[in-house]
Amino acid sequence: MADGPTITTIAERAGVSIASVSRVLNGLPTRQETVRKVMAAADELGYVRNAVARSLKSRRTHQVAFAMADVGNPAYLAMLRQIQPVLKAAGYRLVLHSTDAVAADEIDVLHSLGERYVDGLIMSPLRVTEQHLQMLRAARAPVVIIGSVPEGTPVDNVRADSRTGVKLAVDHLHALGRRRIGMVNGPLDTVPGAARGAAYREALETLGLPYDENLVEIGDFYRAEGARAVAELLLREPGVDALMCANDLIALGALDVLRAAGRRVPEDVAVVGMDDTDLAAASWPSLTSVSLGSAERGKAAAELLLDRLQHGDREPRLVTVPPRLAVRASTTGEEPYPASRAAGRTRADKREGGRS
Amino acid sequence: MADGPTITTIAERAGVSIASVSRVLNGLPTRQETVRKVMAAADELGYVRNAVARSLKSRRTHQVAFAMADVGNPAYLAMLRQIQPVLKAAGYRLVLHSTDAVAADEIDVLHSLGERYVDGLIMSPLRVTEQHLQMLRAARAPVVIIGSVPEGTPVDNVRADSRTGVKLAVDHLHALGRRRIGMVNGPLDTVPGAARGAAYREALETLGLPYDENLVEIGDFYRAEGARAVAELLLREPGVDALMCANDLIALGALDVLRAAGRRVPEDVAVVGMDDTDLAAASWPSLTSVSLGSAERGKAAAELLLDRLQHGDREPRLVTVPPRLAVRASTTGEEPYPASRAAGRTRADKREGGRS
DNA sequence: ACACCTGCTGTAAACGTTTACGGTGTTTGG
DNA sequence: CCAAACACCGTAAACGTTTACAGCAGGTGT
Repeated sequence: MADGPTITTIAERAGVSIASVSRVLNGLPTRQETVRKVMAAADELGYVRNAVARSLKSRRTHQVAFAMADVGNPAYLAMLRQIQPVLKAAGYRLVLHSTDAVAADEIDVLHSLGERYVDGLIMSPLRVTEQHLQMLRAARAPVVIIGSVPEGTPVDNVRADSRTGVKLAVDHLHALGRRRIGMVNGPLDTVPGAARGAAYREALETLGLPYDENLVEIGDFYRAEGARAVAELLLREPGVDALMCANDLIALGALDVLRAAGRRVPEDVAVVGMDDTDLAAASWPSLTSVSLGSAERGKAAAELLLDRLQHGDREPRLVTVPPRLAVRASTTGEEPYPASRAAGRTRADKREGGRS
Repeated sequence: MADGPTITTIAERAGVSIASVSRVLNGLPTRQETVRKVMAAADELGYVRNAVARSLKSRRTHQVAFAMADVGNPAYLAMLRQIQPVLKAAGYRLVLHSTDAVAADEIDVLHSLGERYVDGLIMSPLRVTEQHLQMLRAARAPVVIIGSVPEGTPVDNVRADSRTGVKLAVDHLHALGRRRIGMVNGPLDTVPGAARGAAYREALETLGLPYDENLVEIGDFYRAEGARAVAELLLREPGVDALMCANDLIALGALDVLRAAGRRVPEDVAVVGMDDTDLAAASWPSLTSVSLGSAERGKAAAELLLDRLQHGDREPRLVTVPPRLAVRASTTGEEPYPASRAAGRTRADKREGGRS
């Protein structure tokens, strides 16, 4: 692990100045003979350019950060899967931050933008405080927010439409004849929690169904929390015939509890999840889930950031990704893998998985 | 996005030299009065230290890279989930690389170590060529390899024991009375593919079962490829009563095809996967799977790297993580979520999921 | 009163690049 | 044959830090 060669080493060996070495390495016009000598010296020495020194001078690091609430959540991972290749193709490295949904950590990430070790940031905050907004306005590098941010905040913004998403799900349940539709939500002080709760209420209203507090249970966005919440809901309202869950993990928890309680899914209780993660398609029974386009949102965010890195001062843009309902067995009882599909290999199939 | 303040700006405003500013910011002994002035100036200016300049001088970037074959694979994500917090706690940022299992990309990552934008690297290569080894010997920063690497390679190494893992699974199937145990493997020129294939053969031998080529099908480590492979295997060997799959994705593909073909799992055909990913516990029916300790391996790798970053020249270490069989419905037919567990919230439960 | 130490601070060099500028040596045109 | 134009190259400054070293003021011991 001896100290590697620098352009100075090369310059000496090739008998030219460091300026010439730099020019050759950057492909600037230079005499053939010089190019040859420099290249030869660089090859012999096994030279690799020092990215740190280069960044200091050029004020570009070719790194971009992605801050997610939790590396463990499949919805964020779906974003990551799209963001990574887009950035890689453009020559950027990806720095990962996991904020564990702690506001202080998110602020910290925003603050660390000032350290200039990245050229830009994609962030998906769970809660958006006044301090967040303040730091966003003062940010020293381009930021793209995945999630909702107030009108006028000077950042690119990619949103899901969970309002329509919840409506799709509730309408679906209603169409199946369900009338006692419960909701299992995450904390109401989170952006998604608040939006999904309000959307549920609204969807019921549109259908002319009464809003019943007893049918709503608040927990957290985890599987075990979902299970706990559903257990309580069942105790309080045994008549519930459908559950709208605020994400897939909660829904999986719901399935656990319903099975343990001897309730059949979907005959007795239909269940809908949200985010349409890998887990939904793989679960038992397979889970009907509202896709909020995690993958598309990730891709859009990466593209917005790249665009902004290239054309600096552009109007901030807002991209909204439409939701889609993935209907599976937990509401209809029908298994979604017919023989024809299972045996054939499609592009979409391939994207579902990976190597090991 | 105006140019931020530097220590020079602070020095001017505080009426001291840049050296003093640096000393104060780094907590080196300084007169109280000076400390006060510098801190005040830094606060007023909203100073944030430039990480790039700092790295250039100190030759430390406080970044570590993790190169995985594919961001889409849950087994690697399980590693990522462990690596991230360990590094974060030690003050390191994580740079992600996805090599798409292309050897050239892996070499590229190794090469780019010379750019010195990271202090170390954790890598999990699918194939290990002579060129890999050569670059590992010449690496300009500490490397930890997750996967097998020849004796004597000067890097820390974390291994799974897939040999024992496969044996656990085959023994389990044998104990359940299965005698026509097939194997669906990935490419034999990959490290895991080769190891798992050999282990399968060996396990059969130990049990006194004949090795039958017709019971083995090679595909790739994807769900759709697994489905295709199993479809062919079923056609050729309708009598197969168990399938040992080289990873969970293949096993999920197997479940798809078996269901479509009207074979009951596990009554007609028992299925075992490998890696014990989230998908295994969530699948339908839930999947018995050999855990190769992805999480533990990730954690061990991160810890080895940190240790190496602190005590530079240490003997290379080898950590082997033992396998474990997670028995679920795809072999025994018994559902693994009793009511008592589903309703309670444990630390382990919480780790399974995340926020959304 | 002098040498000496102590505590603090400033000057300057260094990390490895990129790049503006000016200085060569050669070519071109009159 | 000389001036101007040109192609190429080297010198040096800059990016924002850290840190070795020297200098300076004030206090201590003799």
